[in-house]
Amino acid sequence: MELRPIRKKSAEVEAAEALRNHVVGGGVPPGGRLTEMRLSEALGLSRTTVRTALHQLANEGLVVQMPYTGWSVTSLSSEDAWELYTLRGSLEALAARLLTENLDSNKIDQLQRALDALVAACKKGDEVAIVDHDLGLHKLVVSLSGHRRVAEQYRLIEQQIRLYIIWSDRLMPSSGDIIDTHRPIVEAIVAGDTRAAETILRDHNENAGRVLVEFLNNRRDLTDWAPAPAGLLRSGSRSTD
Amino acid sequence: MELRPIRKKSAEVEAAEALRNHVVGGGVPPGGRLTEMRLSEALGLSRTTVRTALHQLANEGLVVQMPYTGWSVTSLSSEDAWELYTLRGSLEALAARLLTENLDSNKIDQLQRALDALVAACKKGDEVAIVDHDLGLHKLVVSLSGHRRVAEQYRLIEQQIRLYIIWSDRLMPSSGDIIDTHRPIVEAIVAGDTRAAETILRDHNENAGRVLVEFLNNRRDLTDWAPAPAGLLRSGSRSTD
DNA sequence: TAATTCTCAATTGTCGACAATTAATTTCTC
DNA sequence: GAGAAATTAATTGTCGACAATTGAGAATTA
Repeated sequence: MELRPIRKKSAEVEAAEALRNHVVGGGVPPGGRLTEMRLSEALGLSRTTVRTALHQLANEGLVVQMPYTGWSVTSLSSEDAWELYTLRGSLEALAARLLTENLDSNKIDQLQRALDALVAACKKGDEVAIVDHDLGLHKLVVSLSGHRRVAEQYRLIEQQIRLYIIWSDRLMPSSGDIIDTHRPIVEAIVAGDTRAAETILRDHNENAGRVLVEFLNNRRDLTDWAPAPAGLLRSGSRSTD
Repeated sequence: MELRPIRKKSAEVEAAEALRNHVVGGGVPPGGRLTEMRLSEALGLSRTTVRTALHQLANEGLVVQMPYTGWSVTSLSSEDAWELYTLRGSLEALAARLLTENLDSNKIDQLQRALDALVAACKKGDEVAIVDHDLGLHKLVVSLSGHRRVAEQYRLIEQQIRLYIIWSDRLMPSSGDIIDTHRPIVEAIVAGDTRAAETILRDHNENAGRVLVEFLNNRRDLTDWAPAPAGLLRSGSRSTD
């Protein structure tokens, strides 16, 4: 058993992590309001510390600040969804290119295992596991590329995408489709086909984005939380009490 | 005369702007140390406010924090340069694609004017103006794409790139080269040739990145500020006094 | 009653003080 | 004199308090 260094995390970063999980985990609906005082009571920290954490989340695009008024969870429009998915596609394409140019057997193994796990989850029909392994495969490509800045950017985008996923009922295609769209990704990469890997990843993401945009546009009049175009807030989020 | 709304900026964002300018403007060398106390005295603000601003800069990648020890200006390695330029190329390629798919005469005009300004600066040999208009053309492509997230990402990357430029003596190619490498960009975009625009912008950036990486690797032993691999700090930056 | 002004409770913006931690310096021991 | 231990100076981490600002509701006026 190996000992790893213990580094006590500062209250600031712990608060940021807790708030991040609270928000992307669906503890507050998009547009829901957050007040520094209530959060500091709930977390048992000073308001200054919570405030720093909120600023952090604001930089990550998860909350927005209204001066002297409060913080609210980001309300994402369908245009935001489009931006998110085009950007994600571009980052993944870059990562895939770097990865194919720098491949080794260990990385190939990891990709294969990730794909197998996704296939298994699809065959089993476990929807939670499917989403997990779907995102997992994409994240693996990014992380294996070894490009730290792309990985960091990707992390932020992924969290914003989660804001949708939690609050929109399942809009996934059939599990067969999922396998069919992901297997070519791994195949192109392990084959070293840079051009194909780039193209597939970009198109894959833009298609997913198109589906989501359409879904959001159709539901706009049904959901009560969705667009909030002017960034208005909605009270009633007492989940921190 | 029309009245425009007055919005008083909070001290936090003003501090962030001042610090950002100080850092990217070369007021502190990479690796140079910053202390909250001295900055708060220099700016006439409380340490808490300055601290918030420093956190903001840290999120932008301009400074790094060492717990209970201090803040220092990011020291960029040659690997950082490579990451910066590959990422930038990818973002610009995306922006160029979106732009060609959504062109109008007004945008074409702006592109032409930007290119003309760059050419004029090159012919005049004014190096400051060249850098300005070079960056300006690239930024224009991004901003005309209408993709807010790409624009924001691009802003951050550009600031980090400035950290190099300020502290490395001119490593620009001849002004003739600059014209030759930029004219095709505008030509491809206004011709609506999506594929070419993407390719040119990506390669253009990756070449610039390669040049910079090589430059940094060669100078590594000469410069006294450059790599600081373990993130060590250097005192003696009394520029805030 | 409709429109305007005033008031006030709620919330963020800013600050200075104290605690925790680090890194250098000094002291101590051999 | 050299190395380890204790001390100390410098700096960040955290906190509670006060000031500034906002938005909604009450009071006012025509």
